[in-house]
Amino acid sequence: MEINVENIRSQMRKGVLEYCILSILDKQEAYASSIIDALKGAGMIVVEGTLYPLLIRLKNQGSLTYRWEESPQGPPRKYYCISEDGRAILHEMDSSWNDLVETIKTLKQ
Amino acid sequence: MEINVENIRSQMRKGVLEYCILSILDKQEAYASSIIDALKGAGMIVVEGTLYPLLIRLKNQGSLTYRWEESPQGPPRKYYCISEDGRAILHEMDSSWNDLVETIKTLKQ
DNA sequence: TTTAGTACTTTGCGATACAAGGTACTAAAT
DNA sequence: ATTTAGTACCTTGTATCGCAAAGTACTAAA
Repeated sequence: MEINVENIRSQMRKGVLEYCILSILDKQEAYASSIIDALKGAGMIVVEGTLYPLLIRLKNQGSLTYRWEESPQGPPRKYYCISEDGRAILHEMDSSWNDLVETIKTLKQ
Repeated sequence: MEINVENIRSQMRKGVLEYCILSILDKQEAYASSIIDALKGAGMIVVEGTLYPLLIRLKNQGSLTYRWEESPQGPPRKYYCISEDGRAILHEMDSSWNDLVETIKTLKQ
């Protein structure tokens, strides 16, 4: 069995991607492509097939709302915006993430 | 939809648990119950039904070896030990984890 | 009319964590 | 001798997640 770095990273992303999306939308509303750009800018490659279902999931959970807006070029864009429920979940995720970072720091000592 | 903290943490654990196990076994060999104790001591609750299949997976990948040892009390224990391949994967995981922590740090700025 | 670019969506798959239940060995209590 | 409690290992089924691949639809330029 060979080392598969991409799979390692992909698995680590699980459960953290939602956290990333909510963190991005906590600062300003955005549509899918701009979210992907923001993630890429922070060093995380995410594809559409991952992001769209995730946004729909978060919307169905009530963590996000959205509105359509005409694009200056191309089809209309779906701008997502974090809700109050979403902010509450984001705070829980902040705790969970910080705890996880501490846990691993402890294990590496 | 209510906030489910345990699910958030469970999802974040995905892909990180292997990393935790290899990190523990990088320091010294251990058997399942002692690994669970080490994780608990660092603040991470993991159940047997999660750990055993994971150990078998890592062994089949060649990341771990094991040996049986008599217990002073109760049935024999299966002591796991990290292999050279396991150490190589662990180093990849170190990089992946550090990158992920940096990515999220960037996103939260 | 065609082509390129942008944006949103869906389907099927592989991988993971977990709940729940089961097997087996040892030692102490009845 | 049998039962009970404790320890340790294992398996099955389920829900969830990230991703590859393919598709739909709108706009503008060639």
